[in-house]
Amino acid sequence: MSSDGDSPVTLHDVAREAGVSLATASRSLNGSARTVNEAYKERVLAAAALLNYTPNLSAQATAKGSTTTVVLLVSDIADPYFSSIAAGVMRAADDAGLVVTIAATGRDSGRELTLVRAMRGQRPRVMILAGSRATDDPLHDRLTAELQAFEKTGGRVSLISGNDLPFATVLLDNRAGATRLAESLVGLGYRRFAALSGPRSIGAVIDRLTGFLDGLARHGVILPDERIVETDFTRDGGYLGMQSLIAAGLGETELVFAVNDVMAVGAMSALRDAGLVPGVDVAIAGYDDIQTARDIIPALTSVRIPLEEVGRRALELALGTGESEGGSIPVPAEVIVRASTPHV
Amino acid sequence: MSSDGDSPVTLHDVAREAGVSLATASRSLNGSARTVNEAYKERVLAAAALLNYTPNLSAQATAKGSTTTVVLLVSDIADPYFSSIAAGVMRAADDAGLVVTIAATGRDSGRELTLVRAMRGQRPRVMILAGSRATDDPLHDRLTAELQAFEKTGGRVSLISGNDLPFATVLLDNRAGATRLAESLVGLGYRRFAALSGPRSIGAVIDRLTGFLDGLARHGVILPDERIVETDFTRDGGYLGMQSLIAAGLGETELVFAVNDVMAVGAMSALRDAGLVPGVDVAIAGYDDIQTARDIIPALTSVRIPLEEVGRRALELALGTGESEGGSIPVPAEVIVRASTPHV
DNA sequence: CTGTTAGCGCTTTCAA
DNA sequence: TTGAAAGCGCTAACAG
Repeated sequence: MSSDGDSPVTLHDVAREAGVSLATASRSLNGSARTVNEAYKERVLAAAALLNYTPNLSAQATAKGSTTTVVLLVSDIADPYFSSIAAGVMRAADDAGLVVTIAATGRDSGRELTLVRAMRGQRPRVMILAGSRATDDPLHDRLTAELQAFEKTGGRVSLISGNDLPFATVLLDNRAGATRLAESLVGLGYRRFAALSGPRSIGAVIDRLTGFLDGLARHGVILPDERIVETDFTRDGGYLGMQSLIAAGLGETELVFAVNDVMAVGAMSALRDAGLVPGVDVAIAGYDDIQTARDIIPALTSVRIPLEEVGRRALELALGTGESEGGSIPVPAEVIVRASTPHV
Repeated sequence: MSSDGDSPVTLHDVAREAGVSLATASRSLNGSARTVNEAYKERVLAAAALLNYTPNLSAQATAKGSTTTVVLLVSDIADPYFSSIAAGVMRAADDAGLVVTIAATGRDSGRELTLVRAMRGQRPRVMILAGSRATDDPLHDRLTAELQAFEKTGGRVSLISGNDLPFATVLLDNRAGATRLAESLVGLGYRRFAALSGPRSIGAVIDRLTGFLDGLARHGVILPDERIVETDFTRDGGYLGMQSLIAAGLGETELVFAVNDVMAVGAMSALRDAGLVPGVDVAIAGYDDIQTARDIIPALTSVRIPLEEVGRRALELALGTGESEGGSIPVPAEVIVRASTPHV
């Protein structure tokens, strides 16, 4: 452990090795406005390579007053919805020479607020919040204030969800998507529905649910409130929700709409565990079109959101790259009918 | 945009507001060794709250010479294997008051090396590399050197995979796990196998493959080389690999072992698309036991790795927390037999 | 084009 | 205990 105490190579070391001033070394290694004599520059580069120098990003940040960091807040990175978005953000960040810090809120708005504050300490260039929240959340105003303060000091914020907060957002039109899904299902002949809802405090849940009800209503179909089970917005939530639906008696129910795919997947498992066959005894539809929707049997009818693209756009929107008009950019939702909702 | 130019509140502002010196403000806000008069401390805290102060982490880092950052390198964050590991790392980091920066290598060792270098600039406390690599990779030595240089300057490295590099590692015993899987399958009555392999340059692939062959060999079962298809280590790789297996003629093949679950999932889809029923016409087994393995039909026989725990341990190992002896900690692999490999 | 010299925001000696 | 002052590694005026 005696070799443990070395300190990293500094720019100063490089300058000394190259026999130039600190300033020249700095200018040679970064794309400074000032140009540097080729011979010097090469010597600096050689010295840097020799010493295996890596610029201290923190020091650069304090000196420049700006970082190269993007903060991404997700509910849960293990959820395929968020990990796909994260992949898109990371790819775009990479293209822009930025580095991504990710933290998980666990869908807790208190934690989300805490994280936003903590992450502000990084003075990131951009802060992206994925996952919608409740407009009536008691912390709503404080979160807004925090984010506004961040913007006031030069940071950029972008959201992925409904436009529940006054910031640039990649707008997922959950409501319209769900409406179209409902209409497609009615078109397939379905009339008797039930729904597996997540917590109503989540904006996306409300939008998908009301959108779905709207779509049914347009065709005179009613989904009574007691056929809507509110449960966790997760795979296990879907499983448990379906169990309670089964326990209460599926009755005439022809199709169960789960407000997201992971819930739908859980619901299918619950059906099977109860001896029922999804797509045969009861049809299932979800939302998001995660990869698994295509791989399970029966393949899941869903509404496609181009998740990775959404992530990329969220960063571009914040950066002002891409064709963003500055406000919010809508992302189309596409209904994909698969075997889980056969024609009746 | 005129309100855009404000600069963040600094410690200096807080000190002035509280009417104390910079030093006192600093000491009040952080757990400094020196103690501070209660009255002063309160005034500082109040001022900080009033001004909504957040310490500049970069500045803190340059001053202290150490950060609060953990870097995690994964192949692909959208892959459930890695996103689950990431979830574990993030949780553990949160507990330790650390922040996680994630980057994706895309399984490209050149990119991995570049990223390690770039990330070194952050002077992270810990660098975690998930996903194994080839021992014979031409960049192997340079990666090792880079990582060693990082450790020499006080950073900690931990790996998740086989122990292909001389650093602390959370050791996934892929070989033993695959051997046990093979033996279980032979125990179920299977004799004629084929395999879907990822690129042999990936350590985990080799280990799983050779382990599997070993397990078969112990029972006198041979898996001829021409029944091993090398393809991408992804869902689509599995799909294509299975297609070529089908094209070449499945013949007597009773069971196809895919070296990871996402490949197995792709393989199942390929089977179905070819009019065959997985688990009936051909049995399938995978490795990793991702969530989807439990949700697909037939449920996938696999080898369980406690991914989230693995992520948590990787950080603890690097931090010296937990019961790590310092070297590497083995994580048990558990064979889970499910419907995709019925008794024959 | 180069080097000197102030900073950046924060921590941490060092005297008082 | 407190404050003044000297850094941390780097950048960006500012003279030369």
